[in-house]
Amino acid sequence: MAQYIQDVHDVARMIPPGRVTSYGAIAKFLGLGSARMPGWAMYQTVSGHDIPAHRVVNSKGELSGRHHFATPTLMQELLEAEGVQVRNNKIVNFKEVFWSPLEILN
DNA sequence: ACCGTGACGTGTC
DNA sequence: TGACACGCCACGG
Repeated sequence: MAQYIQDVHDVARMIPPGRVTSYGAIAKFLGLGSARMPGWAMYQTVSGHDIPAHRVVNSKGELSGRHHFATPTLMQELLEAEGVQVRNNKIVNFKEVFWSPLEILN
């Protein structure tokens, strides 16, 4: 498996519960050329690796990856279970719950 | 090797 | 604002 996929998964595991980040933020953090790469990496997510893929959304706070979960509503349910408000497949107060991987350096 | 596709993001109109 | 175009890059057929 490609190394950058491992890196993306590692970053995803660093996301604190109740917070979310974006594919672009991960791409920037890892120095990847395209935001599509984290997206593809999450697509490679294997169950049993403890990867909170539901905490990664696009730059608008939309749950663009919900169709890749067991059920289309699972992603929203997992987020709401952590206290993240979701409305119309979009995260409410996205700016407030957004978490940048750069914060891990503090 | 070529082409279409995609859990994306930014710039235009 | 919102729809659309384009750049981006890995992967499968």
